[in-house]
Amino acid sequence: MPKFVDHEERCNEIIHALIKLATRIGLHEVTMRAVAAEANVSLRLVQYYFTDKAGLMHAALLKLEADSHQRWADRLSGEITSESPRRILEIFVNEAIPNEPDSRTFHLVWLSYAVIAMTDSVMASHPFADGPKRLERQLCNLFMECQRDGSLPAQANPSFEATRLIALVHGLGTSVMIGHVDAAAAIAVTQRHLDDVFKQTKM
Amino acid sequence: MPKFVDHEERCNEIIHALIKLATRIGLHEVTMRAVAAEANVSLRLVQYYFTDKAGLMHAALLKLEADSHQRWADRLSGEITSESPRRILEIFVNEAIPNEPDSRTFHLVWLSYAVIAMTDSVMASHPFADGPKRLERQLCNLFMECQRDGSLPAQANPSFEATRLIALVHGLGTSVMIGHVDAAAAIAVTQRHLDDVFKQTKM
DNA sequence: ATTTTTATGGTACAAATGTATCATAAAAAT
DNA sequence: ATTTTTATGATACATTTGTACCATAAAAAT
Repeated sequence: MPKFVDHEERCNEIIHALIKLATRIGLHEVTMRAVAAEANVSLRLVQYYFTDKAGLMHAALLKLEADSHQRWADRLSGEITSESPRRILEIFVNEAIPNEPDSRTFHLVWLSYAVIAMTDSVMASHPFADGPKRLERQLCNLFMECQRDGSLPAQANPSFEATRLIALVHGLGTSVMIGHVDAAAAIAVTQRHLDDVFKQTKM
Repeated sequence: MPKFVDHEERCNEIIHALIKLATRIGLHEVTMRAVAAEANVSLRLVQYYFTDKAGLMHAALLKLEADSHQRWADRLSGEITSESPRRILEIFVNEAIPNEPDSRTFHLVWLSYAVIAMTDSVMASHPFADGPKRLERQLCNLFMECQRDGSLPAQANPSFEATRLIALVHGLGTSVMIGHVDAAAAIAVTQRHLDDVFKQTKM
C-alpha cells in the first residue's frame, strides 16, 4: 500500500538485519531468505534493493566501515577533545576490545569479511584498504600529539607505535572472541602496553 | 581392487585436499564433493572416512593444530637448541608471519576456523583452547630463559610478554593476509618490538 | 568353502539457495 | 485519464549440497 519509500532507510534496515544475523549464526551462513525474514520483508525486496547476494554483502561491508568511521569521528570531535591524547588512545583500545555486544559484533563481522577477502579477489580490493589505514593515521597523529605534549619520549616512532597498537588490539580482540582470554585481561594487557610505550627509555 | 589400506594415511590425504582447497577458495566454500575431487577419491570415500561434514571439518582442525604443534616441537628440539632464547623468539615470529605459502595457509585456515568458532558453540569448545595456550606457555618459558641469561630485564613480565607477542604477531598476520601491510614490514615491526622489549628499562 | 568385514563406487533424494519471472497496487507523469 | 514508474508480493526453476542407500570386489575369518 505505501509508495514513496526512503531508499536509504530501507537499505539500512535490511543491512542491519544481515549484521544481526551474522552476529548470531556467522556471516558464512547468512542467506538472502534469512536476511529477508530477519528484516520482516519479502525475499523479493532484498533482491530489489541489492540485486545480488554479492551486492548485499558489499553494501553491508561498506556500511559497517562507514558506521565505524562515523562513531569514531564523532567521539574525536565530541566531549573527548578535552582529554589528553594519551587518554584518547586509552579510550580507543577500550572500545576496540570486544567486551560489549556492539564491539563484539563489529569484530566478528569485520573478521568474517577479512577471511572472505583472503580468498576472494573481488572482495579483497575495495573497502579493506581505507578503514584500517585511516585508523592507523589517526592513531599515528595521536602519538605525535603525545610527543608534542611531552608525554611520549621523542625517540618513539609514532607510525610504528600506531601499527603495533592496532595489530596488538586486533590480535587480542580475536583471542577474546574465541574465548582464549577474557576481555578484562585483554584490556589490562593493552593498558600495560601503553604504559610501556609511554614510559620507556631507550638506551 | 586394493584391500587393507592405511586408514591414517588415507585420512591425511583427504584432509590435505581440504586444506589445499580452503587455501584456494576459502573454508566457507569447501564442499564434500570438492574435497573428494581434489583428493581424487569418490564422494563416498569422504563419507566413509569422516561420516559427516562436521566430522571432516573437525578432523581437519585437529590435524592443523597437531601439525603446527609438531613442526614447532621439532624446531625446538632440533638444531635450534644451540641458539639463544632471544634468537628462538625471533625465529618464531619470522615463521608466524604469513609470508610464505605454508604459513599463509595456516593463518588463513586457522582464522577461518576461529571465525566459525565465534558463532558455533560446538566448534568453539574443543581444540581452540589447547593450541594457542600451549604456544603461549612455550613463549613464556623462552622469555623466562631470557631473563635467566640476562638478556631480558628482570622487571619484565614473561607471561605478559608472551600474550603481547602472540597477539601482536597474530594481528600483524591478519593485516598481511588482507594486504594491508606487506610481510617484510610486518617482520620489521616484530623485530623492532622485540628490540623494545629486550632493551627497555622501566623507570 | 562359506561367511563376514573392509573398502569403494554409483546414485538417488530431499532440502536449501540464488536468481528469474509474473503480477499488481499505488502513485507520478503525461 | 491514461501511461509509466516505483515498490512489493508470490512463485517457479535450476543448481548445489549433505546424506542415505544399494551394490560389490577383495580379503579375513570361520
